[in-house]
Amino acid sequence: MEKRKRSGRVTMRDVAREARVSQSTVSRFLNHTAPLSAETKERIREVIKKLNYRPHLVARNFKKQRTASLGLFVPDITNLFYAELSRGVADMAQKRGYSVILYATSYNRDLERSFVRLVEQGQVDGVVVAYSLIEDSLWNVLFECGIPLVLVDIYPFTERYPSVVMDNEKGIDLALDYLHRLGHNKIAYLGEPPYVLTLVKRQRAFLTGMQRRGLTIRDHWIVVEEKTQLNRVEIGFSLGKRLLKKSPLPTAVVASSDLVAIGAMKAFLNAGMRIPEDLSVIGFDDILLASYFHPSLTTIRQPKYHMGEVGVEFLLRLIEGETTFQHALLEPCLVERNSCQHIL
Amino acid sequence: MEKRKRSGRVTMRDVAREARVSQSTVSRFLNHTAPLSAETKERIREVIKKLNYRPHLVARNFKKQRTASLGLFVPDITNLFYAELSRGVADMAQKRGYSVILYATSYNRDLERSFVRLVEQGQVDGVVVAYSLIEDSLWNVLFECGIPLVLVDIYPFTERYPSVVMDNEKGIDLALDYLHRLGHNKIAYLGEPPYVLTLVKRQRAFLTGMQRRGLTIRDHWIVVEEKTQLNRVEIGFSLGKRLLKKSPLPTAVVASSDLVAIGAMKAFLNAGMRIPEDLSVIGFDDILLASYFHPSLTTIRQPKYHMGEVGVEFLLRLIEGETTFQHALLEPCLVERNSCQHIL
DNA sequence: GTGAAAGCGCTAACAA
DNA sequence: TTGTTAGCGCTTTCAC
Repeated sequence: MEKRKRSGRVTMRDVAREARVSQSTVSRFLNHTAPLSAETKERIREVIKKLNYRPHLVARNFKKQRTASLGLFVPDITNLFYAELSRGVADMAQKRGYSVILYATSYNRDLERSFVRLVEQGQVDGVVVAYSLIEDSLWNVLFECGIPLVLVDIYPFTERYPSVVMDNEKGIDLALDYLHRLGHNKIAYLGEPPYVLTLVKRQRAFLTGMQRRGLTIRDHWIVVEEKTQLNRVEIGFSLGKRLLKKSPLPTAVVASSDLVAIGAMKAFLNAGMRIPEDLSVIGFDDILLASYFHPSLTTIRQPKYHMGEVGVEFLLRLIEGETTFQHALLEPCLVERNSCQHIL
Repeated sequence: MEKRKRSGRVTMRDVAREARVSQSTVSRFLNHTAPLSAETKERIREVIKKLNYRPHLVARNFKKQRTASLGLFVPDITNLFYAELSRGVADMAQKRGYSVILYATSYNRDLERSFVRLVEQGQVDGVVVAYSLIEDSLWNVLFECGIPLVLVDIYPFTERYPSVVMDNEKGIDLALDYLHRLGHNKIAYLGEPPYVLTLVKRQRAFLTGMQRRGLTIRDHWIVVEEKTQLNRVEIGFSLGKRLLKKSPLPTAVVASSDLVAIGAMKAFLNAGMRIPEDLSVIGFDDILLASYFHPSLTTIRQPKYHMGEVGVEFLLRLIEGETTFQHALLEPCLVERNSCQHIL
């Protein structure tokens, strides 16, 4: 029986002793970091097997002064937008040899703060931030501690960081194009609280897009929620009901997101309207849910998964020491399903 | 200017030197691990601020031989069941001072393997496994490396680990009770591939529940998908279509999960049936989606979030050295919405 | 109340 | 091709 030291863990030293080589030789064997004689290799291989040795990742990373993990700031993974984005992040990170630590903040200042603290203390090599932190001052904390960081689904509000966003204006434009082509010219906009720039841009793009096409905008067709609540579907439901209160009704509705669209559709269906016969509805995001709904939702697709992937790629470049960086503006695309129809 | 060593990082040594105390004193100050004189404390406090010192988490954890993080094995966070469960895990872990590393495997053997490898190498202090690993042999690997582990949504197939599951039989029974009370006695079961015990139990519970109530079971009312695909909604859709092919039709349908229920409802609605007027549908899980759908889905709620929380609690006990452990069997509950109705 | 010193498990520079 | 040695940044005895 080989004798181990205090802890139950088998270390490289144990292997070295048993194989009658130095610790560094074992290290070289494991990392292929120097040529070794065939016999040495064989002996080490055997001892490793015999002792059931496993390298200690934390020690290795500590020594190398890295963690091989990335932090992912998302507000809520039960929001499918973030879930899909997270999957892109997780997959790409894995592919490149990094782990992902989930910083799920629930839109909560205190949680944000405590996660940022972990980042400051070097828990990860870099972070992907996928929503605008509630606590503004934390951006400075992150900047000051010099952690590599990339913004995903956040427009670059500073030149400090690379960013990945989809072209939200173009997305709305695709929606308007499509509805216009179907003969609609009475079009409403239902918007969740525009507390981030992406949402502001969508709303603005709607207004300018309507004007550019010479379409009339009625005040009561622009229904935007003001109080920030959590549940987007409920917001959509309430906006939908509000829209129905005043005539004339529009013939088509652009929603600021799929969740809002789905809430609104519930309101319309509850009121006995048929979709798309009586009212066309178009969403934004193309979360998985969109195709599940009945009628399935026509929408503007955001490449969420890809946004996550690109975010990680940008981040790794930063981590690897590149100093220049890019801003990616990804393309939206229209996904035709069954919630829109030619005007009769 | 204080002089730093090679790396840009400010360490405890730097603080110690600047404050004219020993490194251990700084450590004591930070960890409140011994009484210090007021002046010393004050001096250290100042230097820390001046040098903008932050303790190095990885070094600390390395020294303490722990990582303060947990691994979470889930197949797919874009499946809302797992997303909600993950939130429970993440929140409870955070509350108890642990980080969560996401091992999202996409039901992929190779990914499972590489995540298990990280676990073996000591990346985390314990793991929550929330679905049956595809690669059976990995269970042994995990067992042999002695990592604290808890099973969530997996029935204890071995006495090695604590577990957290909901009472699936009782869940199905609640569903049958409810439908029976509404006057239904022609009830069908639509099931996704029963590749895990939870699903097998639901199916069995359906059959015995029907028998116990003296209800006739027709073969073509038990429609179960055989090939394992990824998308549960599509499975539901195809099962729904199959069900409609043979008469007599049932008056109510129990689905093995909400996603299957939603797919089936799409099939029914597409075929021109009305829900719940022509056919009642009840789901299982109560994912967020269930209330979004129109008509909103009556279903059996699984306490997913709570399952995650309890899983972490059990895990932490194991990590803290407790040797006895429990198996939790949580209660389902019926959530009445609009997809079921009294038989006419 | 405080300091000196050992060492967590590993990598890498320097020798040989 | 291989061994020796010095740490990575911290906690924790053991002294005084």
